[in-house]
Amino acid sequence: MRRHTTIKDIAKVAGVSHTTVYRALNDKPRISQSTKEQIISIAQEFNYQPNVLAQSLVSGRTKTLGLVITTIVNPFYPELARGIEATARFLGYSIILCCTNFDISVEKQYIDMLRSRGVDGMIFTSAHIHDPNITRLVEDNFPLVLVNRKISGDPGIEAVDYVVVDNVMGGYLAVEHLIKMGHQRIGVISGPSDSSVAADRLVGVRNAFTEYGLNPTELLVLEGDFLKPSGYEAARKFLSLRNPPSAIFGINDYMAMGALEAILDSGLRVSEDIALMGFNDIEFSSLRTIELSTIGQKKYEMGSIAVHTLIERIEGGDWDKVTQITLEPDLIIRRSCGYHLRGYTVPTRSYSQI
Amino acid sequence: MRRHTTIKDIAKVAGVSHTTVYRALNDKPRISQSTKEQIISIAQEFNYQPNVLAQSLVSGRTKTLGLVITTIVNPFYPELARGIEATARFLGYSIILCCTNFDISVEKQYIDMLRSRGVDGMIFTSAHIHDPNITRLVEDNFPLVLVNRKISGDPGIEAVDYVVVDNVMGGYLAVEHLIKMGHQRIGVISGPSDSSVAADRLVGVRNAFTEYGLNPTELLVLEGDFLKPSGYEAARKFLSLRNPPSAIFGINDYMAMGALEAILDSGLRVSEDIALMGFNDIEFSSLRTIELSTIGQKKYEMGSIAVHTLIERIEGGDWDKVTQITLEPDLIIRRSCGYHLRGYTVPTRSYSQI
DNA sequence: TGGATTTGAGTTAACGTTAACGCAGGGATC
DNA sequence: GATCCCTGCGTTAACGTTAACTCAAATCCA
Repeated sequence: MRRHTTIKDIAKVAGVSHTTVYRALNDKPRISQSTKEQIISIAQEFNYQPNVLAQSLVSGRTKTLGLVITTIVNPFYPELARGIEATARFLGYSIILCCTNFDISVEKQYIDMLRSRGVDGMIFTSAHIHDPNITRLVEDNFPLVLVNRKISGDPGIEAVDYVVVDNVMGGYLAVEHLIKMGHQRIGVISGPSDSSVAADRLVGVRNAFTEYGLNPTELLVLEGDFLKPSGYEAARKFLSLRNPPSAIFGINDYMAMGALEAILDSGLRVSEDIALMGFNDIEFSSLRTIELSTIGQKKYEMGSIAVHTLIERIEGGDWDKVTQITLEPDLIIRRSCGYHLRGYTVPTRSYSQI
Repeated sequence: MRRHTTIKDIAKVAGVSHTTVYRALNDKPRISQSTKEQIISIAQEFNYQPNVLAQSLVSGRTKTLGLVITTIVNPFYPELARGIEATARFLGYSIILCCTNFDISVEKQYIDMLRSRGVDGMIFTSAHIHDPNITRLVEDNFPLVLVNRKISGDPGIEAVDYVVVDNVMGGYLAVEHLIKMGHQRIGVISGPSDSSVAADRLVGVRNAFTEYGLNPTELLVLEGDFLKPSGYEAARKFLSLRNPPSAIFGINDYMAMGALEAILDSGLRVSEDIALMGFNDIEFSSLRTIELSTIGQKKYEMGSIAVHTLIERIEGGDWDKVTQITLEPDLIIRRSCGYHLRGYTVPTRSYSQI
């Protein structure tokens, strides 16, 4: 089954050479209108579809991109992937999905696979700052774009394309809001120490503390892994302190959800007893029963820009052009930080805006 | 950049023919141990990776599968995709992600693309019962597996492999629970009429009504589209009736989340004023602030089984073997249906089980 | 009307891998 | 010592498309 009809099959039927068929089907010159029409009608009859593999072998291009993420269960990624997938499709590219599960050897395995398959470029999302796999790709001048992460340390690595949100500003905005809501002792659930996202957001956190003249010892930091259970664990630890923080900032919403669970499990109320802040504005943060204050970023656009950037590098030919884009984060105020308790009404959004 | 070293490059360096290199690198006989070792060491030095495109052109196999879903933002799909992606990787296959956005012409476009790329098989998830695109694939004997959907109507279509949860039973269990909680007037937020998932779940709903001797006119059904906003809209309509239902069954959790919003927006309390039931047990349904009763299904396993089934068909050679697997759903009781209000304690699960 | 150009094809090779086949030399067999 | 087979390679073609090159016939222009 399923042996596709080829250009040569059509050639045989039409009684011409395969090159003539090629010319007919690809609008090339040097063919008469009549044979062209005849060949096209035969091709339609046989429902001819060109074999992309063979095309790729000749052209050296596969019109395929690798999307390397940690795990699709972190709701941030599906929202990002939407923009990536839709834009890639629009531009005629396919996406191969690769989930590393935070395992750098799986990442290596995936990169080898993607290179073997001849993908034209790769999209990497947040993980380690120093990533030998990526360093290697950069050395080889392989087209790639980083989304929501930066890397550093290795020579030449500064010239890598990326699209990020301003995480420093995001961290700053988040904690500034907490401070304005009256919190001076803040527990931060951060990410792994080798994550650029976590590092940047923490810098913003510290900036806010400094700027508002607060005591740095009132800043508590625990490391999570960006997943919900680690948010739960960290919040549990914060709450079991003799002097627990009055606010918790989960460096992403997913961990903040875990923290939310922990807070409720401890018999406390969010916003009345303890403020909670997240980062990313995943869809569920806006639910009425959650109302998590957070830092919003344009995930769909981020994905879309990343794909445009990557394809520009692949097709554009301008080898030296470096595209590094930093988007602005938004402070999104919901009830979890007690804004409404202070007599203000939380700016509600209509459902259609969600 | 990035012109891979080929078998011929290595042959030139080693001073042998490319066939000899091939034999060395693929553990073929008819080669001496010494030349073999020499060639392998050269290959390692040059970091040789075989060109999968060329291999595929010869073998007719790409070790690639297409995953066709409606939209990755419905949280059901990431949870399913996890199992698919992990299993595919384990078995040496790659996944091309295709989101149709419920548009059958986009689906067609994607199918053509996948066939052009020579994918070895496709995985389709829930959409229409009658899908000409799929009928066509079945006619062509193209390896495919349906996840969480059935199709019918067209000859030969009964022999398609699928993996589903028993949606009839799931619908039954959901409504049976509502009935046991004392609800006799139930609003169902269903899916599009051409969705097999929605149809089956509705059958289960009706079965439960009949079996418990309830009046069918007390069963209200509105059509949603499986997405959250449509759940909101439908619930709004239910609540604005002169005689609103005392329970709402969202045929998937995502729409139930929308219904939850609508209920709260109407100033009502879930479980005290109106019961709410979902289907799928997406991760967020278990959050303490949501506690949505729902029908659970093993999504990861479903994805994993689907991939195994598909690859068995591709590689197994047993062309006539039809694999149709129906998994059992679980009733998951949480607070949204008022179980706890009746003096029972809701069976809580420890955090690690979530 | 004869030479130059254009038109409408066909032939051939290339992309990188796989695989069928060929072939010389050497050891075993009778 | 002739036959046979095995070992260790090389040669060649194939997968389906693209593209450079060739070439005869038709057309054009002076």
